[in-house]
Amino acid sequence: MKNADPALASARGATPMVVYHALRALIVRGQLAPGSRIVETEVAARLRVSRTPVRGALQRLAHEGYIVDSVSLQQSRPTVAPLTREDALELFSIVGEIEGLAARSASSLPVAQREALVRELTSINARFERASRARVPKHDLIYELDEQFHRRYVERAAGPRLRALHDAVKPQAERYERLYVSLLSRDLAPSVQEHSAIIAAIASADPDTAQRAVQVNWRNAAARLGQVITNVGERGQW
Amino acid sequence: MKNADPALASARGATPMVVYHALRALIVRGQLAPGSRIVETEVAARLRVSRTPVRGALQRLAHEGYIVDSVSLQQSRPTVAPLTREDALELFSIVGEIEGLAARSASSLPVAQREALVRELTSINARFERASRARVPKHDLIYELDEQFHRRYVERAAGPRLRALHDAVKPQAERYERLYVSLLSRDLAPSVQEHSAIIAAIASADPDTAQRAVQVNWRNAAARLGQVITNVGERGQW
DNA sequence: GCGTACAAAACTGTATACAATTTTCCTGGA
DNA sequence: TCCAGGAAAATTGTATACAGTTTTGTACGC
Repeated sequence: MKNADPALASARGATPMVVYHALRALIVRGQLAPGSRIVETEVAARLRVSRTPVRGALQRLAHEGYIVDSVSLQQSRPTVAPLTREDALELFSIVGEIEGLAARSASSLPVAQREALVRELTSINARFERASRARVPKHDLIYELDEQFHRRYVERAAGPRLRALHDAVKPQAERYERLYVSLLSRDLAPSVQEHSAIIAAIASADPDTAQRAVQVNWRNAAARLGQVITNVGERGQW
Repeated sequence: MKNADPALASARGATPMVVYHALRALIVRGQLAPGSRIVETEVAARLRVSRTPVRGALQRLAHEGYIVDSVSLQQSRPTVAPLTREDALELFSIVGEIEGLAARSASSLPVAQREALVRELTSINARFERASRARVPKHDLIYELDEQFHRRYVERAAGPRLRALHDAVKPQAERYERLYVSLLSRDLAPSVQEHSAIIAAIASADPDTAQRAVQVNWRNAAARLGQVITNVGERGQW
């Protein structure tokens, strides 16, 4: 079999990415429970590809922390990484550092670009607040808006290396962020406030304050999430 | 051929790591010049293994930034990543953020552990100073001591996530750090000073100052390196 | 002499065969 | 009933064949 499903491998070299995204989506949304064993041949069979591209995808997922290799003396047995309180706390503080550095750069942007950015952030935060006030909160929308807010100033101000680092680390927080909005969608007012503080610091071209505001935002989010996460993640269903 | 050279693949599953370390060493030390094309079959032939483990090693190197895929419409042609001034500046500032966070944690360590750490750092920095004062500077030794200094407080204070992030990012700086000590081995006094400042902050349990001291150390190193790096890296010989 | 076109070589992507090891499960005995 | 032993199944690691694409080299025409 040279190419069982051309629709899946249309672009030659895209197959590992397809596998990667498929698996990542399952993990991030909790449909592949933490602790689950992942078997190369199973994935390969389900996606109608050989084990070779699956291996590439698994390696990437492992490098990014979505799956861990449960040691077995010789062979590596990939399993979905668990969700723990400690992991969330540490990951959020790391994201805070990275995005804090980006916010520092954003505060040193030329006036025109900075003001444009401030307008964008203000708009996104307003939509975020509206979404969080909805009687029936749309978790996907809330997640997307929060994500957009942070990504915006990173994209506008960070250099390629920092952006690469952000791209490498931030997606790992998605599992916890989705957990956050689904568990705390009733009390997102503090987030809105903290976003405003970030905007204000960038608007007044105050790098130190901006960096600190971002770090505080993530530290607080981690604290809030930490109070409700215990043992929720391990169950793999939410 | 099942296993051409058992000495290279003794531990079953270790082959990709052997290939990885071999290639990484060549890249980091500049023997594989920036811009060089890397050919799977060549590496496989030279190390007497098949392309499969080579592929794994290349994927990892690509993920870690040592090699980039020079796009060619369809196929990915792996080439050794270039050394540029901008890359060094950004990379060092990122390392500063990560290690700064670790230093912050180190400053909050229990007294006993903190004092033990301070003693270790003081000793390493003393040896670093002696090495830097030598009439004929041993670049490898200087690099090792500087590396040790920073790794020590990260190992002692950082959580698993931060350490994983550090492990992922820091090695990429090795290329530039070696360049640094080889180009600036005559003027390492500022580094010694900055290390002392870091130690003092940790000793007095002052997280903010410790974090800032680490960031300053890396920012200054980047600035010093930036002044001499231009166009040196691209040539691939030093 | 230079450029273009065509052929050949090189190289990567994918699939698959095979080996080695680990896990599972069944059977027999205490 | 429970535990031990062992065989079979499962799973990963490695090698290699094959296909498709890109690059290279050469020869021919201008």
